Amino acid sequence: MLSITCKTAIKATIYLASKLESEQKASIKEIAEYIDASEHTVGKMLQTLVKENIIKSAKGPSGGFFITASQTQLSVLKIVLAIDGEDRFNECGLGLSKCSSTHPCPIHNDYKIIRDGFKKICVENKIADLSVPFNKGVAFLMG
Amino acid sequence: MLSITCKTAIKATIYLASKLESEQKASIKEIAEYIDASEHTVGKMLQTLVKENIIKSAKGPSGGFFITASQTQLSVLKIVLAIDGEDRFNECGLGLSKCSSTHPCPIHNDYKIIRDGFKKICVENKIADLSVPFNKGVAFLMG
DNA sequence: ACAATAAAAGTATTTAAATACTTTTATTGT
DNA sequence: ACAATAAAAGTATTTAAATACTTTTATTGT
Repeated sequence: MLSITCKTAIKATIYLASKLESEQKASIKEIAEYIDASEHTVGKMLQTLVKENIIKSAKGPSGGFFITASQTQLSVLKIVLAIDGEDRFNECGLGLSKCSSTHPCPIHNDYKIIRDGFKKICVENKIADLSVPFNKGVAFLMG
Repeated sequence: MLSITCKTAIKATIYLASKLESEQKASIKEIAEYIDASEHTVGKMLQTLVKENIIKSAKGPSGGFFITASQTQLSVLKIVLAIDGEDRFNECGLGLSKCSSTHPCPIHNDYKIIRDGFKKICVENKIADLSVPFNKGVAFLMG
């Protein structure tokens, strides 16, 4: 449903949100280790999130990536749109190209419910909703 | 949700099912043209479907691919499993690796509903259900 | 028997996503 | 000022999926 990079982005963002209270910044290395992903992939992807104003970054010593309280109120959808784009929610489940509401394929309505349901999850869950303070454990983030 | 090849497989199978009544076989070329896909891709993929007994083939002049009445009673799931494999229905929506029913991530249950819903569509829809006799038009199959 | 046809099968290339590497820029603390 | 740090940015490689090409095998009709 989502690309690997997009899932990595969600994990990284949740990790940053879990550190919100501690006010600590996290380096690429730290994030990559925590979510068990490649440093290079994580670095590139974090740049995109910064550009889209989903997280913030600071260069130099004691720099790193972090998220603000207001940014944790953004929906998960924002991350998905930033990394995977909007098309993710507009495909026919069976790939029937001419499928649309005016010319529906046999499972059009069944699938629309599923697709819209997934989008709803992304819209209704804020980044903060998926995070728990660091001390409560974010074990489910680790591979 | 499904790979391009898997969607192509579904389209091709529906096309064959739409020709069931006419008892005509279809060549790779004909199928590829109809569903607007590459002949090579379609050829390879049809081989897989034949091996998995989802469709049948005949070599030689007046040969080609076809589907039997009993095969049209197979579920769409069979095609998905043959091409994409079972893993397609076992991933956490957000890629949270340690996510499971005993250790659920925050959206585990919401997403499970979605994922299971999609699988249900694949299980409950027979190939025959997605097909209409050729003369009724299969316009939605074309790109 | 033989030519024609069409799938089967094997191999090669292309493409896009993911991953890896290198250089540059900005910031900090001394 | 300068050394150290860490992200930003640019480029290169790897990987897997998709697509392309070639040869072989089976079947049919003459």
